[in-house]
Amino acid sequence: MRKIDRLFEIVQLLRGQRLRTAEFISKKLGVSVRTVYRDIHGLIASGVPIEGERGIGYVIRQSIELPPLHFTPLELQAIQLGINIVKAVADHDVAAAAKEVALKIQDALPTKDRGKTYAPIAHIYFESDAKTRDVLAKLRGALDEKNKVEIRYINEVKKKPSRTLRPLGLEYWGKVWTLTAWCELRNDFRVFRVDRIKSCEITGDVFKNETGKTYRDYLANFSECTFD
Amino acid sequence: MRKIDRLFEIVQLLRGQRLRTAEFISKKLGVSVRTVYRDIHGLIASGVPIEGERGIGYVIRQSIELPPLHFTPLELQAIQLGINIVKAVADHDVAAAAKEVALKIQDALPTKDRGKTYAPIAHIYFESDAKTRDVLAKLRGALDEKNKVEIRYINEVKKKPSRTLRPLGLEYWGKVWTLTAWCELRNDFRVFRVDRIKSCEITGDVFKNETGKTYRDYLANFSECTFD
DNA sequence: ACACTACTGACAAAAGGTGTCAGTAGTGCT
DNA sequence: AGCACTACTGACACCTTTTGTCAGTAGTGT
Repeated sequence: MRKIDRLFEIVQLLRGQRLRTAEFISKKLGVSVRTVYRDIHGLIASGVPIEGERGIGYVIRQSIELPPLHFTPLELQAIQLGINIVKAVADHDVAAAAKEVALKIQDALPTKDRGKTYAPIAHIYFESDAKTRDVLAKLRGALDEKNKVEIRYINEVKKKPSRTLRPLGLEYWGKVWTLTAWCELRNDFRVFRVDRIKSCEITGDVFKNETGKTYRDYLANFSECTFD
Repeated sequence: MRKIDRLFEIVQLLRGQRLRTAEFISKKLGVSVRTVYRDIHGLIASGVPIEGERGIGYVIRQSIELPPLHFTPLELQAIQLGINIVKAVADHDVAAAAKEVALKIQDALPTKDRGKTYAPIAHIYFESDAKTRDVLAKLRGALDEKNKVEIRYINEVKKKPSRTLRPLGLEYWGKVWTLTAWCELRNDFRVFRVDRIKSCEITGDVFKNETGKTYRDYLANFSECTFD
């Protein structure tokens, strides 16, 4: 096995699982532990974000380049097109990420292909308003962290009990964003239009995936959903 | 200079310019020509799409991995979101490319993050109709190849002379696609709604960039455009 | 105190990379 | 047809790097 291939393999091994010891890697690749240390040292020197801790093992920080991830020019066009739309549609954080992507791709493109793609996607049509974006950002955060949220719709009667939700997914339907959630009040799935949400509080409660209450379960029974 | 770095450098050199000879590379990197041949052989063995022709030199097929192109998880989410929209909006080829991108990213993602992102973008709202997609694909091809085209709008009087256009750019406005072109009949820029194009023929004529007639020129004087 | 692990240094043996040279074979130009 | 240019291959001696072994240091968690 060539050294170069081995280096790729190490990255691969670290990417797949959470934690790996040098000994594990050495056995997997059929080299000595010392060599693994040397290889990893080299990888780090080349900018691969591997981190080691004594007594623990190695991890690779997520964000690392998806391995040899090739894109054809057409695929890049598709990404750029999508990214341009996303810049206008999504909440602030995702829009910023989209901008980053656009820059990275632009940098990587051979000069002659730059700006050739569907460049100026107008924002007129897509633009979400600022409030919606804020709520979106909040919900996305809650979704990532599995935090329960309490929301209130606009025009909702005040005395109505606020509902506690487990946010499961955000969908973009071209005109509006919707939040799909497990509603603890109704004990069922509910879908909410994000632009109609007046207030949104993160309760701090963390929920776990329970059978029958996950996004996957929702998707499996799509037809039965109820629009709130 | 380590061998690995040299290999990256070779890819970099080939990516930047059109054509490079082994001798050029060898001088640039300070190694013998023989070594360059060996390195390139190794790169090809590792799947890098480099092609050599005797008497000519080396080129790298476009499509090759943008160099160490890192994306953060958030950036990947942005791409996935965009890609999902593109699948519904764009013409067949680009949509297929978008599908490919989605798969590649899915594969590269650590398992725990899969399907967490805004997965099911509904196609209801965006869907372009089949005919528009066909015209789009044709126009995109013509644009890439700098082929002149002749188009007819729907509801256009037959005896009107068909116009010869130099396609310059395609824009997606959220609801409709437009083609920006240099109209040889009017001798000016014109913008056409793709969904209103009845027929579209590629004439076979190839045009060159002329000062005052390029997409860039158009963009510079955006306000003065005329909608046809 | 102990097990586990990351890390470092040194050294000899093994492996692999390198330059030189010599030669073959396509491309495109004159 | 001849020529210049270039990619490509094989062989061989030299040199550089990599590798495994061994021995030791230093953090983490039990």
